[in-house]
Amino acid sequence: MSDTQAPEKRRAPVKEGKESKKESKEGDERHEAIYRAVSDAIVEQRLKPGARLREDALADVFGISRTGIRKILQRLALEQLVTLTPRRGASVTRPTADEAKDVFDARQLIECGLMPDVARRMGEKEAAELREMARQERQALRSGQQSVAIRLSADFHVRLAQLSGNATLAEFVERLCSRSSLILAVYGHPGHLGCESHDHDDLIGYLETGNGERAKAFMSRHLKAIEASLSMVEEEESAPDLQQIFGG
Amino acid sequence: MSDTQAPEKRRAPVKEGKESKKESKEGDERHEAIYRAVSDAIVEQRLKPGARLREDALADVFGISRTGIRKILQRLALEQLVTLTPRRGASVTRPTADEAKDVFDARQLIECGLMPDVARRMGEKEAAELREMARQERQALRSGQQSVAIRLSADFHVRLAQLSGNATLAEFVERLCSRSSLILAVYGHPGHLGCESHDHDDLIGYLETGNGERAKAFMSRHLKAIEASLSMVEEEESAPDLQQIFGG
DNA sequence: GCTGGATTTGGTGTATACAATAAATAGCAT
DNA sequence: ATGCTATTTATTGTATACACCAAATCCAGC
Repeated sequence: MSDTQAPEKRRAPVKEGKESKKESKEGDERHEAIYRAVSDAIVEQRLKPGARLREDALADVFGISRTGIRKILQRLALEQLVTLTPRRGASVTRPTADEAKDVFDARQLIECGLMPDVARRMGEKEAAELREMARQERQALRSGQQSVAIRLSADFHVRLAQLSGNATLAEFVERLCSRSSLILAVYGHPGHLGCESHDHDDLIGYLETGNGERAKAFMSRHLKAIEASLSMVEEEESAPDLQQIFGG
Repeated sequence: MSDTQAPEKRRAPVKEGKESKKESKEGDERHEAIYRAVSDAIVEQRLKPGARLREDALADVFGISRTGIRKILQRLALEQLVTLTPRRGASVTRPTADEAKDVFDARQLIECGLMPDVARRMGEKEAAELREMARQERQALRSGQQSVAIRLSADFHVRLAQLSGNATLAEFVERLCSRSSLILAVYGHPGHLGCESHDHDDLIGYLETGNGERAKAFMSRHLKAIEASLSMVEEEESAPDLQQIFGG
């Protein structure tokens, strides 16, 4: 089965992904697609924290060479979704409790601070779009696709931030949300999902009526609720702490 | 001259940089050093906005191959200090007026929001360190090294954010500050520097006495003052706007 | 003399080959 | 039998070669 050595001139037709690519994508878009694929897989916990990401394996799967994979891994590392240890390669980041606190504090500061601006720029079209996103999220939740729901919830928060009109802060929120998804995947209870069913809809309501302060307060409670739902136990796997176990 | 093809076992002794390296740096640190060198050069405006950064040239200067340079350029691109256009290569980012507004709004939100935390964690040692930084900045300013002063000022703000204890937000501030330096370099008046002489010292005073709210308000004014000192004229160089010039 | 197209050239995009290192394993000695 | 050391192996780090695209140049035609 190892037919990987055949050096065809053109880049290999990349054995069908999950969706059929238009083939000769500009290569740049191809990278973007691969980046999204890996990123989504991490966020949806199909790749679990700690999982090693070998360059050869990824290169093989996506049909490009290690060069491109490395580029993507470095980007993911800068976003702190993967950890790059010097000569050990890449692995999915396992967020610590401290990091989790930092991330949620940061969200508290930024997302809440953005609400007044969002309320000001909120129009009918935007509200409709957000409602549709919230609907999809509820649906995913109902059909038991928890991981997908987590990602859709993150998408919702990011879109919200984008509506503030500040691209820089929106980008920050994007990074915070993907890290949050990772945190939820690790510390969240399996049955109990982060964003409660109707929170997002309620939020849209406040924003639609231009009530920025109300939305801000609600967002604050919303985020606090998510954070509170986490069970912050760091199970260490390496070094099973013999000292403590045997009462050193 | 072109003795580069000689495949010596060790990596080439890298023809002395500007400072003599300890030679066999771990390679990782070498990359970091190069990254800093380029980043500083941009922030200090020795590399002006729009300047092209050819991979070959950089590889030649730093004595590593294009592979490493590309990695560094990609990192700088993610931090938005350089712009990477698909087949044209890298160039120093020329911030637009919109971006400048976003960056300063973001700083307003984040840095001000951090002040109470900083005030809470402020000790004698931290205050002394900050005062020393402020001193260096003043000195650079006095000796006419405006670019250096801009960088030192950015360093000050970053250190402040780090003292909040939130590493994630500190990293955001770091990025905002380097972009701000770029903005100052483009839109700032030559003679009139951003951070007024004693602002930073005053700020340390408020923080030292644990007066977080006061520090917050002061920081807000401080940032507003910097932003107000900019002359937001975008001189377009490409397409000299014939329509407008000849009253289309 | 100027415009339009073909050719050349400079520079990036990608793959691959090779070197180096850390982990795993096996062998040896105690 | 166990612990230490040497060899092997698996995987990353780096450089370089080659392909490809875009812009600049040059030539021809009008």
